[in-house]
Amino acid sequence: MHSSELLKGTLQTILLKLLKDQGKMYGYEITQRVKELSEGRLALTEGALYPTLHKLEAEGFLETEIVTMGKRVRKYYTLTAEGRNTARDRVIEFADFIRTMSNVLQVKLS
Amino acid sequence: MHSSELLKGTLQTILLKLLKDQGKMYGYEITQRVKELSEGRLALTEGALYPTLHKLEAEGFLETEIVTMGKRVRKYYTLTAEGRNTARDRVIEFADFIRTMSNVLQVKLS
DNA sequence: TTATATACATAATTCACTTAGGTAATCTAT
DNA sequence: ATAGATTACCTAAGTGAATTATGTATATAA
Repeated sequence: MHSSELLKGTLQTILLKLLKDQGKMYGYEITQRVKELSEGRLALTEGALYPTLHKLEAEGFLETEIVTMGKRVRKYYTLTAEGRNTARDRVIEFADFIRTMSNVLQVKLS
Repeated sequence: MHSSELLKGTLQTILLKLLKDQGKMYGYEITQRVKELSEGRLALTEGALYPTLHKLEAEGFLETEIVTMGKRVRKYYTLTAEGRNTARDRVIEFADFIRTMSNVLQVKLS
């Protein structure tokens, strides 16, 4: 498991990019997808995930749709047009950051 | 200039790795070196730098030596043996983190 | 039937950082 | 000469994104 200190600041980027690729996801599904893609190395805590989703929605990057399966409730999130642009920008910003860190640490990363 | 949110958690790694490469540095010198290596994209704030240096020293990763040039005072930092090991570990940890993020975001980074 | 997994949520706390402030010596341009 | 920029250290108050802890409820597998 990765030091969560490094993870800080990357959560919004992860959420936006996953939704951009998948189109439509609900919270719990996101936690599972991250676990899968990271091969168990990243675990999103719910206490971070849900408030961040609500914040991205409040900022106009996400839209929600409640889907009821029997008595089970799922809240699906999709990107707005603005959200799609932000997703693209955040991934570019992260890649830039890695390039800079690579220079500062003077190591080849990935 | 990079979003400082992403920088969080990387400060200790930067300091340890710079000291490992340079052998001996003082605080202000570190700020300048980071600015140089990052081509102006990262700026360490003193409010973050000095407390972090003090913390790393308190944890036994750094040793200090006060050097007086006339009336000017410089505080040089060097890595302890433990600090050298930690520097190596932190860089590896960061590289691992980047690999994981690359998988999660499904992009090639750097 | 009990534990595990699914599925949402929020409140209290933590802590690395930013912002803002302070002191003092040295250099540079007018 | 001296004003402003740079060098060089430091700490305290505040911020905010995370963790930790807790709560509710349904569905499923042992």
